[in-house]
Amino acid sequence: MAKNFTSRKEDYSQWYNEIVIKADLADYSAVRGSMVIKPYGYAIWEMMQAALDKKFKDTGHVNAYFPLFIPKSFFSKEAKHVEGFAKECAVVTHYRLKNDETGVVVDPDAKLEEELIVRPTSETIIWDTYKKWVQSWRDLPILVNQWANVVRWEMRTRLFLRTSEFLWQEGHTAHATRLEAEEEAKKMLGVYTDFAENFMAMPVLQGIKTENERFAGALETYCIEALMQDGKALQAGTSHFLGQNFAKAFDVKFLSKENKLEYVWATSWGVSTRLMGALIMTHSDDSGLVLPPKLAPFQVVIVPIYRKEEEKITVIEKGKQIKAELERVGIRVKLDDRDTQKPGFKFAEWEFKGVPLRIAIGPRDITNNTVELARRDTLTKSVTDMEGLREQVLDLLDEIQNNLFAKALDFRNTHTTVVNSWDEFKDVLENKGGFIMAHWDGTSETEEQIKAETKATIRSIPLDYDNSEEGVCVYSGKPSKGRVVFAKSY
RNA sequence: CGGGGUGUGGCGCAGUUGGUAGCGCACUUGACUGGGGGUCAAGGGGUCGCAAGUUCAAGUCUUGUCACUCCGACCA
Repeated sequence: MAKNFTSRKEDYSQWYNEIVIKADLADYSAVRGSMVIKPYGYAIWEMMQAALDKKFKDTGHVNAYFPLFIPKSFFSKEAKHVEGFAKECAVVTHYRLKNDETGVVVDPDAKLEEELIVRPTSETIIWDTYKKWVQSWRDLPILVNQWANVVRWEMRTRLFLRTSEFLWQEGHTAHATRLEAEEEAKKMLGVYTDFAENFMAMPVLQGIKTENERFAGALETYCIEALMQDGKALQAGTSHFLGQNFAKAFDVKFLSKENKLEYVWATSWGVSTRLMGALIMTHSDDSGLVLPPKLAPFQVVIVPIYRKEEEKITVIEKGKQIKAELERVGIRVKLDDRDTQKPGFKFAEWEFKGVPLRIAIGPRDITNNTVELARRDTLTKSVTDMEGLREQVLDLLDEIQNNLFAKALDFRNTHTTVVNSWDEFKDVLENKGGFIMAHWDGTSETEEQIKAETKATIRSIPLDYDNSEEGVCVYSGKPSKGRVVFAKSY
């Protein structure tokens, strides 16, 4: 058990914060609501980026980069969009400082003609650009992704889950037809789902947002929702079908094959460093971080154990051999040959940092031609023969990946409850948490009242929404065409 | 923006009715150690968030101010 570490049961929020800080993922910075992502945390983000980026490219997308600053006037072009983001924008008003008696001050003479908004998302600047790129149906589709930082001036921030500045990717696509855009939005939701489940080992529920929860400016918001260990839902990714809203706002038209002038159809989709929070809260335990092998910067850590100098030489030599052998098949290995820390310390440290597999080698192992293998997910150890180690490691990494997913899926299944009455709804929400499948009358009023009374929101209307099962709304008693997913959320 | 909490060596904290700052971890050096966060010894490091005020004397009292954090409202 980790020293000086709060358990999930004691205080889930504190447990989360401590993991982030003590596992060296990130730290608070001098700037309110902004964090420093430390090398180990950034390495995990880079693993995520690499996997996602490959998926984007495999589905025909290319990367580009658009400006951080957006002219203020751009925001007023799409009414819903400005409404959604106006309250959380950082605004640049001046471009110069100067010295006076009190020190450095903003130079009042350096006021910008038009204020610049630090992007909270890039639809506006990108659609202003697409106007120049699109004339003909032959210019479509545009399938562009951007890796960037964005700023949303949130009231309350939490490491990774909600910071004022965060890293993300935002895909912005332009299409000739409605159908093609809708399919793109769904396709990218599929990409996110695949990534969440097969890389993060995090089961997600695919769905559609209700009007209340929809992205500002979208006709339809598709989302994946994950369930955290404290029973709260976390929106892990969104993909928006934007219709022609932005094309109309920025006047992006093209001549179709039929020689007709038409507005372009759009999508946008994104996931952020929030996924780091999701990853932590899905798998980690009271001994610290637990990483799925596919995203672990180090999949295997080798800890040499020795007393005398001769032992050190043989043991580290063996460690290097094993490392090289594992790396030959693409396994990411760290040989922790630091002479400044004791083995016990290293065990504890790597365990806390979530490395999936640990190999310990000491003089005993050299004699017996064995190693000690320890699994992070089950915290079990076994002594195993050096022969066939590589295959065993490969198998174990797979097994750990699968086991983490299975565990998370099992948790979600046991924390998904079908409820049929209002009392039951409140009881489950209060005492059990998790996803609640309940009938809803389809109105925003009901949704808002439920939120006001219980803090639960409709996470999504499931994509596999079963509209054959009719019933009555759990709150209003009015007719309902199917069950939707309620939960308290991050 | 409302409500709570906290600001004292790098980190976590203590500091009584005001009397000039201490503990644990970390750090440095050395020895012994080394299969789950070692032991012993000797060291280094703080104008107590900031600013005024009361006082012979302020970490401590008063006023103001700033920052961070937690719980809400808002959001990915």
